[in-house]
Amino acid sequence: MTVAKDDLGGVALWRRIADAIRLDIVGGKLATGDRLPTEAVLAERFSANRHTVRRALAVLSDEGVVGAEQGRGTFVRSAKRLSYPIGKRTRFTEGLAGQANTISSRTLSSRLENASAVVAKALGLKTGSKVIRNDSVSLADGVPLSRATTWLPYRRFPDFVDRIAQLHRMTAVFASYGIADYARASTRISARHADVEETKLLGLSPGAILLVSESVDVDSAGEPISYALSRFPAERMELVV
Amino acid sequence: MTVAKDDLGGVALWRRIADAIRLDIVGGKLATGDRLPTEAVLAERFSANRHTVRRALAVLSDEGVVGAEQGRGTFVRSAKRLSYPIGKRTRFTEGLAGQANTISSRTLSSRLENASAVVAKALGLKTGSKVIRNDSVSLADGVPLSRATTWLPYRRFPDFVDRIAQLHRMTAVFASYGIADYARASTRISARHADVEETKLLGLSPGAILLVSESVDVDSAGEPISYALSRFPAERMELVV
DNA sequence: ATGGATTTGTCCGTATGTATA
DNA sequence: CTATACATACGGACAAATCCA
Repeated sequence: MTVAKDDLGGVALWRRIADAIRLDIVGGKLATGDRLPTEAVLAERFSANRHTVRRALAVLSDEGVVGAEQGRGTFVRSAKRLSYPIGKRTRFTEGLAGQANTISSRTLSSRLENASAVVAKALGLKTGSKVIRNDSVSLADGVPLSRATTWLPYRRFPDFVDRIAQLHRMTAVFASYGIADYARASTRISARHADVEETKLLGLSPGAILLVSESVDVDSAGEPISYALSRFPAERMELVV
Repeated sequence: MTVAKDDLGGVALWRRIADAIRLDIVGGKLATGDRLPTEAVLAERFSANRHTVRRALAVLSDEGVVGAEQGRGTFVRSAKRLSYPIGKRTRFTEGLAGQANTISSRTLSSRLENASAVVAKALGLKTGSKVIRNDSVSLADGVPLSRATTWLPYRRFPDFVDRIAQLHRMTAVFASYGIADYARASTRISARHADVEETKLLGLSPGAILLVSESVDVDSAGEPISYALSRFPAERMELVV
């Protein structure tokens, strides 16, 4: 089967318009309090019907990004996006400190499993080795900011499950094992659409875009201590190198 | 107006499925030659109809990522994605050397304009200062890899337009101005859907996801020499820090 | 070589979402 | 609000190709 030439790409026009307007807002082209162009002007700009533009604005209104006021226009309500710094010494909580009042992390599950080829390679283990798999969601001021899955070598962190339940933060668990300092060995960044589970956990509308970071942390001796797959909603976060 | 609760998100299911399968392939979970799960199994996994899965596979088949064979199954045809390294010394052409046979860059337009607030801030200039704006598309082995817009201070690079027309590569133009070495001061990474123009220039289907990099390069004295907004198709590239 | 199971390919129809006018 | 056209998604039925006992 061949896809038709006039394929619209599977992304609805109202969503592309909503994404474009949101980008202008979080990207700084429109500031909080600014009035958006009229629906008629936006319709002209995007070569779309006014109803289609209204659908896009309704979504942004539901998100709290804009607010429409009858007779006056549509205004920018909030225009902020958090920045997550990535470098040699990358710490999730520290990196976001100052950008939000409260950062919290909730462990969804923490269990033992056998390393897949990808995980084993990242941690320098043999495929099938025992590894801890820790699934978590992080929130800033109550808004979900990331969905992360972290794998650690079981051999080195045998009772990780108990310790994360007590200490909550990864840095604290490492410290409890005598790892005072650790460094980011590599970070690979890609992007894709959210799946159903991520959509629910992160409170997104299906089809939202995620920034995906694949990272390996090593101790001071250069030994891999964790491999993490972190997913950030692109509409709420940006990564700063 | 409020968006219905059963909102499908504006991104077609077949596209989300195609993106998920493509990610498994380029991400290494499936190697070239591997057989994909049967359409029935995939339908079960994604809670979708077999026809919807077939639509997703048709897209991947058109892309050349997979190939279906009646009675046998669907197989991975090609499983490669380019990696673009980002660090202190980031050079576009050098970074991709070895991953493709030919890297080329085509300037779409190169002209003088007045700096917007964002551009001025990045380059340490006053809003409205004269800046060069250079729009280009880069290709690896004939496949579009990036769409970049670069701004440079006019004061320092008065005849940039002529030089880029001759030298083609940014590093070469800098060298011609006596800048032997330069460094990456900051990189901010986000993601969004491609717009109509990017879709055409990069040869993507509308709705494709772009990785967006916003970067500032400085000379050895720490003076900003360029501000670039680069857009990479997420399905062809990943960024490595 | 044959039959049956598996898997992709094609056809029908129906309901709902998207976009315009 | 209506009406229209097309895309999306589902469901079922059956044909065609492949594989294996």
